[in-house]
Order: sequence, then structure tokens, then C-alpha cells
Amino acid sequence: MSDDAVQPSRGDFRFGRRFRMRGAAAFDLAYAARARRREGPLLVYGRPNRDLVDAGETRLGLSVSRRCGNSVTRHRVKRLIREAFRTTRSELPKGYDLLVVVHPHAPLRLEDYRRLLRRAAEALDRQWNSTPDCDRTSPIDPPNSARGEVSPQSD
RNA sequence: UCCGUUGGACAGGCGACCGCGUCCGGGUUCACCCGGCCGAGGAAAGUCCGAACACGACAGGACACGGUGGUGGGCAACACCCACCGGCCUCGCGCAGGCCAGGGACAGUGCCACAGAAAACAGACCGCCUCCGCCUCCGGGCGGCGGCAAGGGUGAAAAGGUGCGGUAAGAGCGCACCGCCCGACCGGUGACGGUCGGGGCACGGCAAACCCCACCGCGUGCAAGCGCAAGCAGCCUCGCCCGUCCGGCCUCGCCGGCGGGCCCCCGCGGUCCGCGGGGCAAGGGCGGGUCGCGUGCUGGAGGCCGUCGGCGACGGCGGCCCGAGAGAAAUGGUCGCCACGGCCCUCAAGGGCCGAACAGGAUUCGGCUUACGUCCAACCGCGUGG
Repeated sequence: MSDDAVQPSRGDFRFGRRFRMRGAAAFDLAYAARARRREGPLLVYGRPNRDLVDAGETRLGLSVSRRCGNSVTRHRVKRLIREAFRTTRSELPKGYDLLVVVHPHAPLRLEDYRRLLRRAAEALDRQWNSTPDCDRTSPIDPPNSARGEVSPQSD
């Protein structure tokens, strides 16, 4: 408890449920938004999540297919990316659902995942801000009560 | 000695910081915070067997399909385990070690390549032999009617094997021993073994070919299933029945319209054999079934120790212990030190670098199989090297 004074940044590295994408609906919406960025072996889908979450925190979702290796390898990659997200979260743009689809590769170092994740998130942030005409960005929208009509736009 | 086989143990340890999941206690009861406990494996794997559990189905018989296959035991059960029997193989030959899906080949069908004369109610190529005829250089040769299956040769396999007798030559033709078949007796729970007697021997192999026999077996699997709240869906009227409705007719009924109903229970499996009974007015057709939450969900054929019984698998009794229950799915990251292995530098003390396998729960157990690092013990008679 004396540590609290020494480490005021303690809470910045937590990784509770609040920072994870949950439920099939969040994943489907992230795919449907079609905003993505490839960084090395990572394919990152990004989508503002204000309609789903009040707090405006950035959340992480992971998809590691069987092609990436056996169960141990897949868990290894997931844990590394999760750790990278945990330690870089304060530097990422806020209010996005980031869905990371992992392509087959040999596991990288933690530092590399942090760099890839940060670059992808920043690129996606620029992408959403440069298209204000599209109503799917929708910071303006009132909280959508009808959740099915989040993306009424045409492709 | 190495590899190997069998059995056993471990699956790096400690500390600091940043994090994660269930549960418990508290806090403005929770997508949060604080504290605490616990938090992957020997294979968690492949999903190949066996069960528990759940739902659905199930009278009986026949058929079909699948599985098992020496005997006895263990087990909840098994295709697993133990012991034994039998067969085959190996040696340094001992009650040694290793291997074996190890029922049936006079129920039927099928196959047996190549080689070989002949390969399954089997055969005569080279051969062997009596007799007859001819020839002769007197050793024999050629031809013919027959007899034979010993020897050669082929093959994975060729009308039991060896020896003696026997014969023109031969042949279980006869005899002895071994083998085989049949029978009796004895021993064993049994597979089977032993002894005695008889038979001259007729009966090839393959059933992980179809098949036959005996025994066993319903199907689907926790995304099983159960519950809750929300949402929602029933419709048609060719057929059948009812009507205190309407109309018509040659009037105890029939026809047309309208309205309503068309289900439940018991005995019946995938197909067939046969549908039957009750309630009783009848009892046709078409469609729809999504998502969320809770539960199932972990204490069990559970582990460890001791003791007793048993050759053993295992069982009885006593004591102690509680060790994951997620749901986009936790057990991770960074650093330091100490251990282990390898390499390099150095005379040395020491220092530096690298490595640490196979692999992670998802209903739970019992097995099998496969993957794999280190250490210990025993065996070394199979295989490799010295």
C-alpha cells in the first residue's frame, strides 16, 4: 500500500474485461466495418466502439486460426500480443475495438508486437478521421437504440 | 561399452516487479476496486476401444449391420491387465529369453503367382525294372507291351520321416522308433498334458478372402440435456366428423353453403412379419422453430501411506488429503541469482555465449496408441559397433 505513492501509473497496465472484446456481436461488427491494416503477420481490424461501450476504452480481440500452429504456439502468440496490448494501451488511440487476426509466422519478440500494434492502431485512427462524410464514423449519432442498424451505409 | 528393452522418478528452482481466471470475504453487488486461497499433463494429444451420465427409441421373432475369438482370473466394463496353456524363433541350452487377432478348412464358394512333367477327386520330364523283338565291338544299345515312384530337377508347399527287411525294380508292402488319426483311462476348474490300446496313414495351405460357429452389442453425444425470461405462428379445407345455422329436394335422409373440430393414452426398434386396444363424432394435408442467461460443471469405479490376503493383475481394512472449472476462452511478461548440459577463452582460479524436449484442460473416469528431454535400477541371450 505504500507502493501506491511510488507508482502512480500502476493502473495503466491493467487488463480487465473492460479492455477485451466479448461476444460474437462485437467481432461481427468489427469485421463488417471493413477498416483494416496489415502490419507484418498481423491483420488488424479497427472500429469505433462508442455504440457498444460507454467508457470509450480501446478493446482487444484476437483471432488465431489453426494454421498458426498447435495449441501451444497459438497460446504463445496470443499471450504475447495481449501483453503487448497491455503495456502499450496508454499510447494507443482511445475508443476503438481492435480485432487482431494473426497470420502464420514464427513468434516474434514482445517489442516487435508492441511496435506493430501501435503502428496499426495509429493508421486506423487516421483512416477513420479522414472520412468524416461517412456516417459510419458516427460520433454524432445518439446512442443507437436499434443495434442492428449501426451500418446502414452502402459500400 | 553404446544403442536397446523393462520398471521407476522428475518435467528446473528461488526472488522482485507488472498482469490474468474461478471461488471466498469486504467495498456505492459488481464489464470496477481491495484482501485471501487455488490455478494444466505424462502424455492434457490422436479420438482407437471400454464405461459413467443425458436425451430419444425399444413386446416378441426373423433378417441385416458391427465387434470379439486358447484357458482361468482381475476389473464398473473392455479390444485393457495378470497368470497359465499351445505353436514358432533364438542362444552361452535353462522349467531361459522373444514373438503370436491363437475358434472352424469333411457346410459351401473362391485363390494358390513364377518355376515345374504335375498344384488338389493331382502327376510321370529325366529316370528305375521284368518280359518280347532286333542289333552287338559282348560292356551293352535301340524299339515295343507293361510295372514303379526310390533317386534327380522345380517350388513356400509334391501322396508322412529315418533305418532295416522285402522286391525284377519299387512302394507302409512288412517291422522298429518318431509323427498323424481314433478310442479308453489318469491328472488338471480349464486351455491341455501323460499313459495304454488300436489304425498303415485316408485328411495340403490361405479364413487380417467371402463365409460358418459361439458370445456380445439400440442410436446420438455435454454444441448431450434440463430450466428461466423475452420474442413468437400458425395456416388450408381436396378428405373426414359435428352443428339448436341457412337454402333446396320426390322429406326419419340426401345435396349445396356457413361455422367449428381433425387429438390424447397404452401395447409395436432400422426393415419385414402383424397391427391391435381404450377414450369414442371424426382423427387428413402444409409450414415454423432464433438468440441470451443459468444449470449440467466437478469429490471421483479419486489420490497417498500403512497393513493383511494373493505367484500376480488386484482386493479387504485403517489413517490422511482435497488438487482448474473458463466461455473470444485464465496459468503470462521482464529482470536477477542458483542449479543442469554443450561450446569458446584462460596455465589456473574464473569468465563469456548458447541451449533446456514433446506439448496445454473444456462433462468425467479406465485403457490403448502416438510424440518426447533428463536421471536411476535391472536385463543384456534379439539387432548395431568395438
